[in-house]
Amino acid sequence: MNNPSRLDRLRDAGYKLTNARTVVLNVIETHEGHMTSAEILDAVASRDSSIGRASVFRTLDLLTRLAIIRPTYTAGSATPTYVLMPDGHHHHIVCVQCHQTIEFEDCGLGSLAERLEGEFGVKLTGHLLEFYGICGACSEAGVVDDEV
Amino acid sequence: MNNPSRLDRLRDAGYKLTNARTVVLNVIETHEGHMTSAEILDAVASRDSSIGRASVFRTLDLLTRLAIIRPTYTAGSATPTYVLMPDGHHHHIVCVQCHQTIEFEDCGLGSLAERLEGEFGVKLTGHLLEFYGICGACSEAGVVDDEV
DNA sequence: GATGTAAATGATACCACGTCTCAATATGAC
DNA sequence: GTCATATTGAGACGTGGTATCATTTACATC
Repeated sequence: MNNPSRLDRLRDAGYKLTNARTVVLNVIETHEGHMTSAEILDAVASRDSSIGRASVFRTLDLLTRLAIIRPTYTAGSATPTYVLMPDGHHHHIVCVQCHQTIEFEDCGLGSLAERLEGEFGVKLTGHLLEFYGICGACSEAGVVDDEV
Repeated sequence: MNNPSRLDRLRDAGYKLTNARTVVLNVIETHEGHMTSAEILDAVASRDSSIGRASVFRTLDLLTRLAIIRPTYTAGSATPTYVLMPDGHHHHIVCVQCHQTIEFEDCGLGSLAERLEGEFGVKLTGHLLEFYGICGACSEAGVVDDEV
């Protein structure tokens, strides 16, 4: 459950392994799936109430910069949810009706990433792929959606 | 520039074609690339100062629900940027150092989409693909990043 | 193990994004 | 033109996230 390699990535990038960072990362690793910032704040507080809000948000930003987690929108323009990127990448399908998310693994984007690195002179470390559509339950419920 | 089909999609979905909605959509269509909510608010205000903030945010939510635009995070956990999904899909590279975005067209995800539709019984209408990495300028600037 | 230094922390004040409420208005159907 | 209803605009409000800064912690060096 507690994967030391992610802490190593922090240290290797020149960041100190502090208690706040360890707890925040552990919270996200323990909870499978998407988490809102409020859920993360609650979970961190319940493990160590001495950790301040500011440090939690700072750590979230740091983990985002290191492509360990990624903020995404599942619904409207409300708060984002943070999702762990196990090997630097994450893929899911979002139902635009009920906002259910379906995660899947295989994306076959390796060759595209290589092509883009050559084409734009960038070094890619991860990616997020989101599909939008109507899930089986919603289409069976007879919900009418717009055609593209 | 002004694509009437998107207004049709609003009406077909049962929404009224009001001035606020027309102006907001037009602002986003006119401005190529990503826009923050602040930029959208400014642009809308300069075209018609009588349009209220609430209506702008309501319209952004509505357009998101219809998969016409999509909020994404380019930087940390700050404000999202909204991006038009021309044919239901959008792809870009985000530099995790300077937050510059590079957009590209070809993604080759058609076959994956078909496979997912069969596998999960969903009907997909669009997708967003984000790559993260270090852009050429930042890596030349000697910024050290972590190895995956 | 002790010491030093810079990074990181926690507390709080602070700000802005986005939401809610509600009377007034515009839209589209008839 | 008239009507019912969705939508609006104004502003107060809540809350998520940030900036500041003195204090503390992690880690390297000795």
